Amino acid sequence: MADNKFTAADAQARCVPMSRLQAVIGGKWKILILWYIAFYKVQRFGELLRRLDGITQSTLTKQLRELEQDGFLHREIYREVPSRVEYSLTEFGQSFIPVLQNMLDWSEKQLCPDFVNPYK
Amino acid sequence: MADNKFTAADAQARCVPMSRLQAVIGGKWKILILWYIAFYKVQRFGELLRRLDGITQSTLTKQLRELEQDGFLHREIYREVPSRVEYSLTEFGQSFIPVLQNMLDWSEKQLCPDFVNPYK
DNA sequence: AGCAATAGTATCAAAAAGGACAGTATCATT
DNA sequence: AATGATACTGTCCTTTTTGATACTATTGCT
Repeated sequence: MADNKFTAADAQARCVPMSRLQAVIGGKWKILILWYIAFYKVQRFGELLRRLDGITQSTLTKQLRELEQDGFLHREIYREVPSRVEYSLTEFGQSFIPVLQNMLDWSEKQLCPDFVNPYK
Repeated sequence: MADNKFTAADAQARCVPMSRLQAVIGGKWKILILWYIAFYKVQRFGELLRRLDGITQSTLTKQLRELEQDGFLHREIYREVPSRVEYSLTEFGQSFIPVLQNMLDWSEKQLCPDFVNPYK
């Protein structure tokens, strides 16, 4: 970007990946869910429900299904008592971790500089 | 992330910047608008309207106002005939370019590998 | 005075997203 | 046979976001 060799047609063409990305990670809780699963590697439904302050069961289910359908998450069902379901990142989902990390770093430095994270 | 020195409390604390980021760039057209302005450095209202296929005037206005309020955009009014308004990135907005670039690269490689950009 | 082009605003409607809440399935344990 | 915990599903409702459409303001030019 900037004083570059790219043409206007290039800018136009690159909209497609940009729009698709927005469509896929634009949900209200998506990047947060991905962040937790990336951090803990494996998360159960109930764990996510407790961590995501304010989300409802049905919304969490919907967001998880979408992330699963878009290829980010793997869903493993354990038929125990009580039943257990574990969510983890697929290989594709893991390829997104550096982007996630990059976004988070920017946000902490530029967007929320006054937000002090005592654990950092 | 992964086999790290971070604690669970750290993971919890970092939600705040993650949520805030989502709130700020989550709009349906936001990253696309930022991408165009980053690419062309300066864009007029009408230029964006033509590039963003399917957006309406009123929606574009709202998204631009929000990006301006969140500090990404500078809005310069030229009182000519016909009047002209130019949008450009603020310094803060420019700090977001690498993140944008990173997102786009990932999307082109991983999300839309079959999408061929002939200008690349 | 009327027209044209840009960049809006205003109002209402539609669609999408998210939430509330009740109900279901499983099955070991008591 | 009832209980309890987890992980749902289904239905309806509210809120938020986006879109459609019409209208306004500016001002040089003819």
